[in-house]
Amino acid sequence: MSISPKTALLEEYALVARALSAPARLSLLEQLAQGERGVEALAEKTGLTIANCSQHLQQLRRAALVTSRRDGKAVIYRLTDAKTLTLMDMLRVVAERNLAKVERILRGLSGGEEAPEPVSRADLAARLAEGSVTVLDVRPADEYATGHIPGALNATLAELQQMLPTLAAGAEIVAYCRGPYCVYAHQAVAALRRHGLNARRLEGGLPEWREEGRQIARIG
Amino acid sequence: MSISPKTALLEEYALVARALSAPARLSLLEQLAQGERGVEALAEKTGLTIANCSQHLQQLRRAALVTSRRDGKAVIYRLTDAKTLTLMDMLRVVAERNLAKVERILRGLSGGEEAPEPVSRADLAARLAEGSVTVLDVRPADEYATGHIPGALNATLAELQQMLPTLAAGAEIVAYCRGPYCVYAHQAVAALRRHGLNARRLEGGLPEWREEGRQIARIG
DNA sequence: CTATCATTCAAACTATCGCTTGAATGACCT
DNA sequence: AGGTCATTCAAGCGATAGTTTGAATGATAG
Repeated sequence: MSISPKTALLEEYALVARALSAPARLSLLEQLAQGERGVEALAEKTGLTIANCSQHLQQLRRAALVTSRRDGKAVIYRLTDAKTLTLMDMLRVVAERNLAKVERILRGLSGGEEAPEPVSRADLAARLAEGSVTVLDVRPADEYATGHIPGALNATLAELQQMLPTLAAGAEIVAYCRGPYCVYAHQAVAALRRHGLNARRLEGGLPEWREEGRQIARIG
Repeated sequence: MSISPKTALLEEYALVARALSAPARLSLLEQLAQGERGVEALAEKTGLTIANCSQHLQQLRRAALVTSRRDGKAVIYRLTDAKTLTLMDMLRVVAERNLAKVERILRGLSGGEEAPEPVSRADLAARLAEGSVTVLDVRPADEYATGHIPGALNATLAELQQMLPTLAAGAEIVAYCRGPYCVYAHQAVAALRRHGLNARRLEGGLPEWREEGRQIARIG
């Protein structure tokens, strides 16, 4: 007794949605958007145990959202398709539009104040070309090292506090982090604005920037 | 003990994904994309029992993908936001790209033959203006009655067989149905092409057409 | 060939899902 | 008010998900 093609299709689509239906897996995908990673690195970044991380990765693989290859003893995972980022971003857009709770959390991140509109990537590229902007990469140093927007300063939220006095009051600052799911840039912008600085968030994060074929700088 | 804002956000996004993770709910959303509906109508269209349908609708409501209002004794559901259609379409795109099984099912629908590229909605609009195309609405008559592309003929797959002789061999035919998840248009195009007719699918379906602000015809 | 190390598997537990059945709610109609 | 009808709730079932623990796999290094 075979099921109808229609149901079969819906089941496949549902399979992909199910893969996105656990916070742990969204977190893994966000990490993988930065670049390929081994299981151990992913487990550490996401705070999962190794075994649990491995199982989540295998669910992502069942939905074909990630693929893996062996490198020595390690298994390296990566996103199958960059379109997955678009899908995850749509997920965020729909959640933000519909769920009041998301609005509330985001407002909390900005310290209750109204956050300014984010800067588009095209805008930032233009301003970078004229050198009229300071770019801030608010990710951990190891992720910065793997690749960042050319000219960007790196500072975690903690380091940012010490850095505040060195930032000119008038200059425009644009902060970015891992991508639309990442809260670092929100928090950094809130901190900077509390100190009277002219800071805004970049729309998206490094994966989106890279995906558009824009320039990336590396350390070493 | 409060969880981090980051985890809180991911949980909200995961909640939306979970809402999309059951075939029954995808089917309900596809129906609701056609227009608002009561519980009974939705249950019948999707083949669910009333109670089961009601429960799925409440899960969709928890994720804020649908809202409801009372109309007499009936409760009418509708999509909260048209962006949900984009999200569902991205789900399909990612599934089609990554899952070989989806490819196989779609190929099966086309009778194993290569299906031609779908016609874009802008293209169809242009051809409609010059009258150089026959448009076929392959949905049940009641959905056609609620709204369809101006000038479109209505025929279910069964009725299509009888209609074949009346279609000119040279004319271009464009078939559409409920949207990207709907298989009727695929099947109709396959049937028409087996009879040597020049048929293609419209990209998307009526909801997408309506969403772009294009003209809709109604019966009565 | 053996030891080592990263990853995966297996088993166990609790929690939740999807579906069914039958009762409860709540608004309309006479 | 009482009856009627659409919808929702509640309870129960088997199946599956998420997590932890500990053992098994499989490739590399000596």
